[in-house]
Amino acid sequence: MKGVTTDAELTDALRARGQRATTQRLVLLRALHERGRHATADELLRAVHERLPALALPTVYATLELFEQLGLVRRIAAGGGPARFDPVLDGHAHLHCRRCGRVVDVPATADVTAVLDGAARAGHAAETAEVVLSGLCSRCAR
Amino acid sequence: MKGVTTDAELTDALRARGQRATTQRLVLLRALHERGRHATADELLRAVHERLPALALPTVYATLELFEQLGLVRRIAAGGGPARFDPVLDGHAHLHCRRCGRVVDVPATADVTAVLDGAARAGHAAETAEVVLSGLCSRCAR
DNA sequence: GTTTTTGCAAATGATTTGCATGGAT
DNA sequence: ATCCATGCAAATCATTTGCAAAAAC
Repeated sequence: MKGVTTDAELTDALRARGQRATTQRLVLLRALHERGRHATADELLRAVHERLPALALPTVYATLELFEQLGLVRRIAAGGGPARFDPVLDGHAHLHCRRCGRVVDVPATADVTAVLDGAARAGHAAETAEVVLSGLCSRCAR
Repeated sequence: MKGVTTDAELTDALRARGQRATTQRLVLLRALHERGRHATADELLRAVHERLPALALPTVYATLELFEQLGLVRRIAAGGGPARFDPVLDGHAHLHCRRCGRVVDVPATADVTAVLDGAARAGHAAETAEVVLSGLCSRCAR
C-alpha cells in the first residue's frame, strides 16, 4: 500500500521504470487526486483543459493505463458506458444505475477472501477484487 | 426461486408483458442454457448459426437486453472487451485476465450484505451484486 | 543527441438506431 | 388486421493504433 501522491514521488516511480515525468502525467495525476473519486477519460480531459489546452484523449488513455500499471489507479468496469478510473483503491464499492448510467461510490466493503481463495485454488493469480452493484441510484430510486 | 428455463415458461413470461414468443428468443435462451456459462453476443450468434442462419447481431443484443429485464440473464462487465451475458445468476464470481482478456468463472461467493446495506443506507436501490477479480488466469499465470 | 511521448488523424470494435419487411397474436 | 420483432445498413460511442513532430533525459 504505497502512496505515490506527490509530483516528486511520481517522477521517481517513472524514472525507476526508465520512463519520463512529463507535464501531462503530473497534471493528470494531480487532477484525479483533487477530484477524489473516479472519472472517465473524457471527464479528466475536460478537467485539465485550462492547464493543458492541447491535451489529446489518446494521451489521457495512455496515461491512465500507465497509472494502472503503477498501481495508482484502478479501472472500474461498471455496466456499459465509458470506463471509470478511480484513484481511491480501497474502502468502497460501486453502484451502476441502470436508469441514468451514473456510477456512484458506496462507502462499504465486503470480505472477498473466499473468492480470492477460490481463484487461487483454480490456479488463477488474482490481483484485485471489486464489488459492483447494479440497480437504481438514490436520485433515480426517487 | 427457479428461473424461466423452458420454452413454455419463456412464452408465458413474454405474453404477460404483452410481448411475443419468437423463434429467435426461444432459441437464444436455450442456447445460453445449453452452454451453461456466460457468452458474448457474438459467440451466441455463432452458436445458433446453424439453426438461425439469418439471425442478426442487433437482434441478439435486443434479445439479451430483454432477458436481462426478465431477470433471466446478467450482463457482466469485466475489464474491457465485449460484454458477457451469464445465465447462471448465483454461486460464482468472475475473473478478468489482464493478459489474454478471458473472463473465467470462479466457483466461490462472498458475503456482500454489508455493501448492500451501505447502498441502502445511502438511498440507493441495489438489485444485483457482483464480485469481479482482475489478474492472471490459470493459463497466463504460468 | 537519443529515446520516449505527445498530438493528430484514422482505424477498430462494440453496441445502438432507423426503417421497411416479415411474423405472431 | 394489428402491432411487435426482425434484418439490414448506417450511425454512434469508446478506445486503440500509426506516425511525424516535440519534449525529456
